[in-house]
Amino acid sequence: MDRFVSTFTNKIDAKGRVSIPAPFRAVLERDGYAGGIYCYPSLDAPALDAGGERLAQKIDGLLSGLPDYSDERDQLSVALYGDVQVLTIDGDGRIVLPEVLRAHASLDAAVTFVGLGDKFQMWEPQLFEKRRELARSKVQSARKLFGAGSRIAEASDDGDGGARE
Amino acid sequence: MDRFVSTFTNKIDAKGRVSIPAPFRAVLERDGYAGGIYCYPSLDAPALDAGGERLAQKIDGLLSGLPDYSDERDQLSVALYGDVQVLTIDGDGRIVLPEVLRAHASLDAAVTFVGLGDKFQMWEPQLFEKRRELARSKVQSARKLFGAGSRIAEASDDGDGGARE
DNA sequence: TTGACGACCATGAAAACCCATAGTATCCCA
DNA sequence: TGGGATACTATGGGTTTTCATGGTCGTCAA
Repeated sequence: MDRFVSTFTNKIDAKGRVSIPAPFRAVLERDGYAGGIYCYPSLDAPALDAGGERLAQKIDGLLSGLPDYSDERDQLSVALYGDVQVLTIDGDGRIVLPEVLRAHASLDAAVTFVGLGDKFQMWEPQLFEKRRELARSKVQSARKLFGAGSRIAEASDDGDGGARE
Repeated sequence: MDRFVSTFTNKIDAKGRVSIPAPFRAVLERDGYAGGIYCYPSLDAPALDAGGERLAQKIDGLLSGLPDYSDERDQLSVALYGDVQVLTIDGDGRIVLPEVLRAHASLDAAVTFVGLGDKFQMWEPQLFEKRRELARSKVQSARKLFGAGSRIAEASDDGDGGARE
């Protein structure tokens, strides 16, 4: 297994530490752990994006697509790299979230870790519930869009699944 | 044979464990077993969908069409990956169903495993009986449409199930 | 000196692991 | 063909390991 999957909610302790879910740590190690995780505010959500080396390389990839010295690249660079923090993982698999990041995601007492394949997000648990509802309804409409021939229907549908048996 | 076929009902023990039917385990192994099965709440039924690597790749395939780090992709990822749990199979072929999943499918004392080809579902036995009745009536009307072709399904079903049980 | 931060240790709960048993299907041989 | 041995599976239970979480102690810097 080499991608971040499923969600976990862990507490923030008095010193501001949070345990990274063990399965995520396993993925990070396989991903070429280099002393810490890359973490930055999500561009379009009150959450934090985080990941390991693979994520860092993907960010590089995004920028390399844009011409050097273009306004676009400058802006994106600032947006992406400017707020990136490298968070070190302590011996017990915990990180400390800097104030700036905590503020962006309204993190206070607990953190919900959400696996998104090659990165994961950190959410304030209640905010995440709302986002999850939204995402689910999006999937519903996506299924209708793609129709019966779509792989979405197969992968997530079960409506007529019973008939197949 | 590499498809999930036929149905089995197993008990949930005091520790919340359920045996995965041996035939399904065999399919999972052939499917490239990577430490666990992928399981998530069915979108429109009180049941759980589950499968092996092939199912996971299907989910990946859904997202691969979308641009990296787009808003849209993040939202779909949350719905697809966010609800997925990786359930590890113990040495005796059993899994433990997390509370969230059990609740969605009203699972309590037993689980009915339903093969659906690429994936399988887990149902509360009584709920499944109702669904099965419904499915049968659908099949009846389908047979009228397809005529003799419907025998194909019967033939393949006998081939596997009969030999084993 | 005080406060932030890192390394280290303690603990309870949960998960993973291992072994035992009974019922059933399968196979082999008389 | 019948009957017994054998293999496999589902299920139960005990034991060890892992994990999340809380706390303490020392260090370095403001």
